[in-house]
Amino acid sequence: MEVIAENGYFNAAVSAIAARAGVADGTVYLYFKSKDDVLRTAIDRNFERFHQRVVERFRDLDDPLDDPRQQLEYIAQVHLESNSENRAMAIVMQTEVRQSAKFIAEFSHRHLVKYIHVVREVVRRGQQQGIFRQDISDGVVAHCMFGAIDELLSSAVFTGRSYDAKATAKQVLDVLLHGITSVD
Amino acid sequence: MEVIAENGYFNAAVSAIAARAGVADGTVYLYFKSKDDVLRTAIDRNFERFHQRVVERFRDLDDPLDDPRQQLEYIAQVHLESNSENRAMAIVMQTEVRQSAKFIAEFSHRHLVKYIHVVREVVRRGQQQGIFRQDISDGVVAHCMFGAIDELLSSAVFTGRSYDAKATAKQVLDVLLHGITSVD
Amino acid sequence: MEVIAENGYFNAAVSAIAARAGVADGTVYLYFKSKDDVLRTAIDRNFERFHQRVVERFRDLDDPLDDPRQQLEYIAQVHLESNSENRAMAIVMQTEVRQSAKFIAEFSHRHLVKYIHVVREVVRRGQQQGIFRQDISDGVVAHCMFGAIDELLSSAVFTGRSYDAKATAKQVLDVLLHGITSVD
Amino acid sequence: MEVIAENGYFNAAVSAIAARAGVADGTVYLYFKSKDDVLRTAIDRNFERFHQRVVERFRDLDDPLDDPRQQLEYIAQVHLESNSENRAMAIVMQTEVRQSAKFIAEFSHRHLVKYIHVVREVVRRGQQQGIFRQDISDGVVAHCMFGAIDELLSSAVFTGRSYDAKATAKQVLDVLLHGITSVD
DNA sequence: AATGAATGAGTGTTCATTCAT
DNA sequence: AATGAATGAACACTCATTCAT
Repeated sequence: MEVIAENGYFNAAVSAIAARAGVADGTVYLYFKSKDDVLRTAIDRNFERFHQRVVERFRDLDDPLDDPRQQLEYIAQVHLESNSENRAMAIVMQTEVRQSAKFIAEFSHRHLVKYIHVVREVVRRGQQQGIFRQDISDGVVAHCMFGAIDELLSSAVFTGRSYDAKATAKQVLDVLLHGITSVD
Repeated sequence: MEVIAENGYFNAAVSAIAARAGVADGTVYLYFKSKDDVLRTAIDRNFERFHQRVVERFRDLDDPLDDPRQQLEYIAQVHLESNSENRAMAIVMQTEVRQSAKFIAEFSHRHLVKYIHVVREVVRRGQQQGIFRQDISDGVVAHCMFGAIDELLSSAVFTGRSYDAKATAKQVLDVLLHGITSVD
Repeated sequence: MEVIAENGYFNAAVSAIAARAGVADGTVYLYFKSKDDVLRTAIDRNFERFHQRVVERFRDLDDPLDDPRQQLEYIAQVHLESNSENRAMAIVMQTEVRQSAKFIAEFSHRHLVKYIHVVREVVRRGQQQGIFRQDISDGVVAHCMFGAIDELLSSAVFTGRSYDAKATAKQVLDVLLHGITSVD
Repeated sequence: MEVIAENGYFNAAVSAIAARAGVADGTVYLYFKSKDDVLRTAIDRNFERFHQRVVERFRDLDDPLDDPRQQLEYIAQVHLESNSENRAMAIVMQTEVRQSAKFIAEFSHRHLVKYIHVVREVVRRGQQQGIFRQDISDGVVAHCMFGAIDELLSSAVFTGRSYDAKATAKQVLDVLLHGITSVD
């Protein structure tokens, strides 16, 4: 991921990736089917870790998180934390996922759909509980939320700025929740 | 743009671009300095058209648009319309801009910054006029808005779905404006 | 010639030659059959001017030059003067003639043969007159003389040094004439 | 070298060189940095072999060669032998070295300077020992000798003639030594 | 006569992938 | 399991030449 983050997928030579990993070129092909597969695998793992973390927190045995508002905030927070945890991976996610969404099959699109799906569920539950406005499409909300968070992350990645994931998540959700909270 | 939209920048051979344009390979280089330049030029023009359109509408002599809420809605609408107007260009914008933001210099990043800048100004004016909440960062709002809109556009581009730009803009702004409107 | 001298024949684009000449690319082809022809023509003219000058001096009506020793010295002098007269042409002669001798047909080889031929004649006449040693091949002498002069010229061209053509010619001929003058 | 000798450096395609060598195109780049490097390396080696041979003979433990006249003759002989030993290389040396002297940096010019340097030393020693005339520039003699020998070689290369290196060296040196030997 | 836009063949170089060791 | 030399397809770009104007 470091090499791809530094050069972009197409400018990252497999031999450079191998060298960075401290192995011979051929060795890469013992662990990955192709260059594509290297990227795909990393992106897959990244998305899976994200989902696992969210799901685990929601269902935490000792302290489950089931308030829809807090759930959304937690999702935003985990999303934003990815930057500080593994900068190379964050760069790759920002620069390569959309490319790959179109060209390396739709694999990463599937992941996005899954992300959106989780948020929609939360929103729908919030609507059922009367917390969120009924007159809003859960899909639109989900895309807005993902887009807003991802854009903040993107901006930070490209400018090199760092931020407090928790505080930033709070700010975004402040706007979003105000926007979708039912007034009555 | 068609060829790049179909194959991605790196998989789009210059000769394929030339063939699609109905000219010889060498002719491409009479109009563009390099393959890079082809993409850069298209992205530049696209952003410029966007800005021009927004500015022209705001300052329309017969019917200027100066209500901050309506201004944001108009920006969202123009942003969303880009998809229906030139599908190839929309795909390129979604798949290549972030790549290029990192690797083909920061040229396209500059454009994004400009977009954000316009929105921030609108938000700030809304705050001064007491329409928008004072306790929210205009930068965060701008990024949220851009991200939300762009993600909806992105989703439509990748799924091939079409939508009503005006109506969708209204929905997003409905959420956003609720979120940022001051309650008093 | 300037452009070829600066870049070498293969790196000199016809368009660059045209630009230097202040004409359009196509115009070059109204005066020359091909790029080859540009070089060939220049080299031809240069050799012809050399021969013409030598022959004219030898047969000068007012003051003919017929002493073999003085004739050789004059040839050397004219050969060496070419550098100071047209530097670009001198560079081209040094860098391109051998290339072209092999690849652009043998045209320039013909010229060299003619040069050698003239010197051989002079040497032979010197031998007949008993001025030069009989036990030496006129061909070898001719090649030695051309080679020696040309190498001095070459060295000056590559190092950018300048010299006094007349004085240098004298020095070389001093060695050569001592070497070939009959003793007794 | 065969391919370059046949076509000239600029008309020799790397793929043709690779094919002649019986390897794939890419393999060339495992052993050479660039096409330039192929030529440069060959020329370098050729010059180095020449110098090594001369130095070794001069300092031969069993039978050192230290008479200045014989030293010059030996240099001439080795120079002339290069043709019969590797015809392709001889052609390349005649056709490409001056080109490269000007354009592929001055690398081959350095080699020529070294050759001249060796001859000058020999001449100077001959002058100190009173064998050679004092009133002659060692530099001029060195250039004359190199030029004369190289021109004979060149002529043989271009006409395809072959000769006896030892005998030809003797002839040239006969002229030269007569020319520079002190009379008293 | 002069132009210069258009051509398209040609080429140096890269790099993902393989496979004998 | 690991290596890394070898492969050869692929491609961006150049430039001599043409020809309609």
